[in-house]
Amino acid sequence: MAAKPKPTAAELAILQILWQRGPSTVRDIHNDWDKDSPVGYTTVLKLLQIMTDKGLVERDETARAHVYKATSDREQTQGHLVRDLVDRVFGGSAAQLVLRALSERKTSAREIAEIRDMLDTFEKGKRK
Amino acid sequence: MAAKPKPTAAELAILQILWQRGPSTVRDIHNDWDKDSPVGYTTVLKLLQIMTDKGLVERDETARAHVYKATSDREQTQGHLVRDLVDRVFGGSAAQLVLRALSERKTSAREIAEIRDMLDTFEKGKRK
DNA sequence: CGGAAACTACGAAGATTTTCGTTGACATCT
DNA sequence: AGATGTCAACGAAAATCTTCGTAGTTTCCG
Repeated sequence: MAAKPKPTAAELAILQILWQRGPSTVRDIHNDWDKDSPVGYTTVLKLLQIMTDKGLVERDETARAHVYKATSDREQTQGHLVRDLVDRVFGGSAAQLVLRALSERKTSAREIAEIRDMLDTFEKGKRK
Repeated sequence: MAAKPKPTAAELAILQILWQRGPSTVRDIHNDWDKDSPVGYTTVLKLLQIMTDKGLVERDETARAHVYKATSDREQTQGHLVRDLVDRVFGGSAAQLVLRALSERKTSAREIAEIRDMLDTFEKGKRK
């Protein structure tokens, strides 16, 4: 189990909460869970146990209520998922993905300006 | 079954082939299948039958070898998938997704120029 | 005609993901 | 102490996805 597997949909929902809240207990996560699709407490617990096996989260067992934290930061994971989508759906062309992203929603003028700034940054040397 | 469900990984692989080849028989698709992860003929057939039930493809049964075609074009499906990713992983911010996409790979100067052109197009009235 | 080849349909096994009940340990409150 | 509440572990059911064998039809060729 060297490489971290791609998180499933439910696992990703948990990672989102962990990134936002920081290290959390099962109860924390369960409380934060989207009210529109509730799940049982033990479901969250089980997911976290599985994610621990997969290496997606780490568990601190010091306290009675174990504390979980994500092992990859949000940016890395976002990067993996974007790369995966670009490869599987856009034939490897990041430009095509950007085109699609912009067509999909009314992108605000402000967002367009943001993206322009990014492009500038990227054109001069590397960034991040 | 009003709305079209999100295609699974295997289903997407089939859609890619259909978009590239146009309407195709099971054998066509099976022949085009990626040699690195071969699957049996009947596996492809079964997937197409399921996709027909889901409404992802339509079947023309006129000839003995049925001819399948995608019911959504590539652009629509790409749009759905991007939107899904933006919502689930980027908190709804297309700009964040673009940032990630550009950080992930060395984006060529030509690609950056392409994206700039897109932005111009988007800034003046709608496009597509 | 008669056998081989090409096709679809069906069902089912295997793998993975998602869900949660039950159990037993531990803590807290009265 | 005894009752009540919180917690992790476990196992298993349910749902979905992936895979393919087998059976039955139709078509083609010698």
